[in-house]
Amino acid sequence: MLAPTCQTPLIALRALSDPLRLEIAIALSRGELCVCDLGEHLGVAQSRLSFHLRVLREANLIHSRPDGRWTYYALNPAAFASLQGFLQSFTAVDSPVRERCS
Amino acid sequence: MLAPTCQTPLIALRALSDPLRLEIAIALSRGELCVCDLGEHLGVAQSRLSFHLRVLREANLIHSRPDGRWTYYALNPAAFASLQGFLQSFTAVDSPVRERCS
DNA sequence: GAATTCCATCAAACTTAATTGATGAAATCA
DNA sequence: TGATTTCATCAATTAAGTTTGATGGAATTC
Repeated sequence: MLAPTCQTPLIALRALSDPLRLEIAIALSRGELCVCDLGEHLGVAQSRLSFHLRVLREANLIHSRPDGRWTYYALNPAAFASLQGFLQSFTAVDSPVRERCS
Repeated sequence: MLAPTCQTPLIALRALSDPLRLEIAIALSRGELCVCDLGEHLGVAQSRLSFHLRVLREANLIHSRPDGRWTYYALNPAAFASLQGFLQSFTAVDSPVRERCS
């Protein structure tokens, strides 16, 4: 079984492993957007978008900010930095993954 | 549709988004291993292991080196570094993802 | 050369994820 | 108040990914 320490990066990797979700993240990397803007920009059905936003939200990669009628979404930079650090441990000889996931 | 520039990181993310494949990568981060060692270490059926090694191999995250009776697998550090750089562009304000995936 | 080990591949069964269309809550506007 | 917009959620369908057991090739050992 995968070590508990690696569950968080795994969830993040899963969330980003879908093409639409990656596109959503790329769109949000330019700045905060409301669902309606994302839907228009990506040209997908609203329910489909809502589903994928939820997956990204549950992976803590994005967060939502309801504002009246609209809901704005933005990246969680810390989560991306954390995942980046996780991947770094695969290449850095002085900090192998076994120290993170043992 | 996702930009061609982002296809490679997407494939890598997909490959790492499975718990067993992530465990394989973690095991290989300690150094080269043959399939038999991986199988014993992870306690999984050989055909299952072979399938997931193939996915990682096709994502270029690992490479195989047949040596007589055994086949040795090792990480491709460059691929991990590349994915890490991709993720970095989500947090770095001076190099947004749009410059990579536009 | 016969038996064994290592490993990839294949098809079938199984499991999980994604899409669709419908429904409803909450906020806004006329 | 009634109509509209925004968005989340649900159930049903469809699609995709995973596991299993079997088969076979290639190298090794007896």
